[in-house]
Amino acid sequence: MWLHYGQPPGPPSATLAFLANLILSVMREEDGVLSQDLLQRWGNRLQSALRHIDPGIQDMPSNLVRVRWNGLFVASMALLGKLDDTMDGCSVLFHQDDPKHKSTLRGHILQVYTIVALSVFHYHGAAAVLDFLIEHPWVDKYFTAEPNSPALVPDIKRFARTVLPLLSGITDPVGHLQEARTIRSDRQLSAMGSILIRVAARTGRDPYPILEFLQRHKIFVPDEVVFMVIKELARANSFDLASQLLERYSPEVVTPKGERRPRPGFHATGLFLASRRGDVAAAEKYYSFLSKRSQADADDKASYMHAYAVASQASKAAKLFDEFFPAGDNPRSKHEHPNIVHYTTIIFAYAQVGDLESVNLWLGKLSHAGFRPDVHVYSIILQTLAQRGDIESMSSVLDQMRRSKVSLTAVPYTTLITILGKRQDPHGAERIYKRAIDEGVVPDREMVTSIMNAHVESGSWQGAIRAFDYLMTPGRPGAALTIEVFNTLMKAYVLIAAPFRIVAHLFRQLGKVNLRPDARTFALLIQSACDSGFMDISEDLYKEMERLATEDKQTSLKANVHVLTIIMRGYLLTGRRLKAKGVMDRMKALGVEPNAITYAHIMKAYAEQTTSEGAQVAENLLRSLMRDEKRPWLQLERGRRLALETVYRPLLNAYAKRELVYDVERIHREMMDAGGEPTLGTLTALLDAYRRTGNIEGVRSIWPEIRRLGHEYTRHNSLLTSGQSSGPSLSGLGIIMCIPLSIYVDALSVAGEHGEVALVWKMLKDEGLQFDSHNWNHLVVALVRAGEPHRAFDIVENVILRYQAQARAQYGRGRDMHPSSPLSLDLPPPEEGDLPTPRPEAPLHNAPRRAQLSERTTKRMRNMTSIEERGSQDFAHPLLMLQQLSPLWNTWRPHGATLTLLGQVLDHLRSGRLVQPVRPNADAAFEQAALDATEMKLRTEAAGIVLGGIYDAFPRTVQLIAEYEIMKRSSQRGMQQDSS
DNA sequence: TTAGGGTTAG
Repeated sequence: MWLHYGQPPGPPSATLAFLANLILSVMREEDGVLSQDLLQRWGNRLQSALRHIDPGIQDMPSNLVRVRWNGLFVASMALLGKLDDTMDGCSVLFHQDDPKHKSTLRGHILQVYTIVALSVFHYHGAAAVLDFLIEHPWVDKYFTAEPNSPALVPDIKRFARTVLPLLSGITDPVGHLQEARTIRSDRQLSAMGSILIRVAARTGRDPYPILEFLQRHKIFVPDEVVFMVIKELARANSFDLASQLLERYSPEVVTPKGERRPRPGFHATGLFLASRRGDVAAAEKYYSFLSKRSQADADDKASYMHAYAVASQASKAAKLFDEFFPAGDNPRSKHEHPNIVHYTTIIFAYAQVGDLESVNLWLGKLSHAGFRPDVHVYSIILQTLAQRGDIESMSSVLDQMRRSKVSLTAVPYTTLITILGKRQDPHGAERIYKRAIDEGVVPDREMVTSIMNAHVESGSWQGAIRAFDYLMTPGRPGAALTIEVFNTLMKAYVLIAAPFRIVAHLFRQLGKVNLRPDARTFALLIQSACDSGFMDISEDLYKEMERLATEDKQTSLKANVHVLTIIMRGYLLTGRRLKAKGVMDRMKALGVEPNAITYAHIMKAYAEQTTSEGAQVAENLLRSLMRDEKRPWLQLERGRRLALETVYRPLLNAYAKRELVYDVERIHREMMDAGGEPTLGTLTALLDAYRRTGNIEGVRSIWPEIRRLGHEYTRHNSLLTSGQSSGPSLSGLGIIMCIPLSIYVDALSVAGEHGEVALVWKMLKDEGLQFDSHNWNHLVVALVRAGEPHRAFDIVENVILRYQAQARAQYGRGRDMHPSSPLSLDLPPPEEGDLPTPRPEAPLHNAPRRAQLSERTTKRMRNMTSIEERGSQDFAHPLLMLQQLSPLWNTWRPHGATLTLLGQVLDHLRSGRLVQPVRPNADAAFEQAALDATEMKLRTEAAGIVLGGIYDAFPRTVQLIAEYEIMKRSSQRGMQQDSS
């Protein structure tokens, strides 16, 4: 008995085959954790097993048995780590590895190569595996399946699948090639480069820099490898670069005999590229070329349909499917059967246009054809539902995936992270990421970028910087500085209202890191120029973008609705309506369709005018939009319901601000009649209108609706994060719930409903709502109105100022430039004591406010010329500086109005009067009813005690009030001097 | 487990 794993089966040839398979399966099982001990053990076992087989076997006439025996002997040496012997052995084996030989024999040799590669990797690392491959040039040909040996295909694939991932350990392939250039021949460099390109493509890294290096040094790269790079670029949406590469090739080659032939792979690659960019005309051209020569295979058919899917022509894609695969087709005609990808493509096509009914229909067809929906299919469906904001259905799809044991990959997880980011729940997004990692998903760049974006969206700059630093750390899964990562960082700068100078400086660094700006980069830069009021600069930038798009053929820089909307809004904000109108004309001329957001900005500009004419213009525009039968502006990515809200809200908000309750109600009703639904935003406008007009009944009627929507919102977030609906918790709730709470508290306390304020506050606190700085400031005011000055001061001293100290401490916290995880969840929590976690700083999704802040930050930073230069290779450094300099960083502070009121309270107490609660139908907090002398005396004493208590317990707040008053007085004096 | 799905701008 020489093996624990059973008796050797029968004749030598079968025994040898058994051994090869056994060792491979052991090595694969041990996947990645091969121990030296295990390799040695199996090397020895294999040698003793080989000795047990007839020693004379090497002289046997049967080539097959002899080669098998020799091959396994080489494998045993590899297992024992004898590198030189192994390499010599491989060179001998090479002579048997000939296309003339039977595929069983060559399959066996491939198995030996696989064992050798795994062993070499273990003993000597990734670079040694690459050396093995290029020093035995016959081996690397197996990275392409030879069409003339179909029986060998499974072995070839297994070989490539096992060996290529080993090489991903070479983290800097271009550097590796650069070094190899001194010792390797061009032939070897060519092989090396081709293999490294394959590895990059397979592991999702950008293969282009490798190709670029090889071409720069005039090293031959086979067409097939270049075409692979083109496909990878197309997959990564780098269409311009992909086209440029393909354009260097002629569609034909000339054979040695002088015949002209189509260049193999050229048309299929062109088709793939055209399909990805949704260029149906080009796809049609390539496809018909292939089809006429009967060279259109299953992949080409899928590509061709994909073109129509991307172009949002779902029914055309489905029509092609029916043409390619007619129903009732003879099941035995092998080529004409659709595979799961063909079905998936049609499902994707209908998902693109939001046609869920057809998605379901084709899902049925897919199942009927005997396929089971896999993770790709589910991902497409999840993405569609995410776009429509249908969280309930997303949750049931996730359940269904769990039930059918389809495990999630980075792709559906990224969809979940993205939607939570957009819902301003970075904590939820991080929890999903963590769950993915726990389930063994390897994160990629898209997934981490999505985490970074979740932080940027909600103004959690520290979190954004941490994710960015992770992406900038070589060797971390997904780490790379690509244009999306750069854009996400740039968005942080725009949202924090960085001075244009800083954003422009960042933009100028792009070239240094070999990145090209895309339309989004320009949109952000132009946005920053607009925020800073530099409209002439933004026009220049727009012209530059257009020039690059036309002269430089960078089609990704074509003007679009985003950038034009940004410029138009820039003009509207500075009151240049004629210029704004000019931008609309430009859109029309370019055939760019304005969407709901474009129109919302126009309506906002008019509705906010103080005259009623302005509102009338806005109403007329709204009505004409709704009258339009086709309503092209309704096609917003985020779904129809949101588009309706977008165009109705400017009027709702403007009317609420002007206290026109009737008009707010009317517009709200019109929105509902048009098929819209009340949202937290629209209900908040109603609530505000009622508050401003002292309509407490109205306030009371709306509040429960707001609470219901708030709960639904967080329930949805928790459906996505935990997979099940947990109890009421508002912890994931964004700023959206904080605003109505402030309004509600204000309205209640003005109406003298102090008990109700306390009740609501406690209830929301218990439900886990993260109060923002405004909420606390409002609470202070409400406590004064409730006749509770001591408690009001307590909130400032022990909540607001403590949060302030905490925030400052956090900014001072050291930055980990190379975090091992992108998550802030993995950081130790800040010292909080008994304070609940506050909301991060208010995000700046509000352009006028941003413009204001950008002006102030610019002034503050006037004397700090070094902020950009100091960290020229560290793109996040200025952001770190800004979050401390920006007026935003001081979110946690008592507001001016709060300090003024508390100052009045102190004066009031000093004058011997108590702070009386506001009572219903009374309007002064400090009213003093007529009292007899004794009562007066008692009250004066009581006021003194309260005052003393406040001085004793809240010295910092008292001090702050004094400073604030001095500052106010001196600034008033300054203003008087200015005016005199 | 080749393919097909996601990431960044108003």
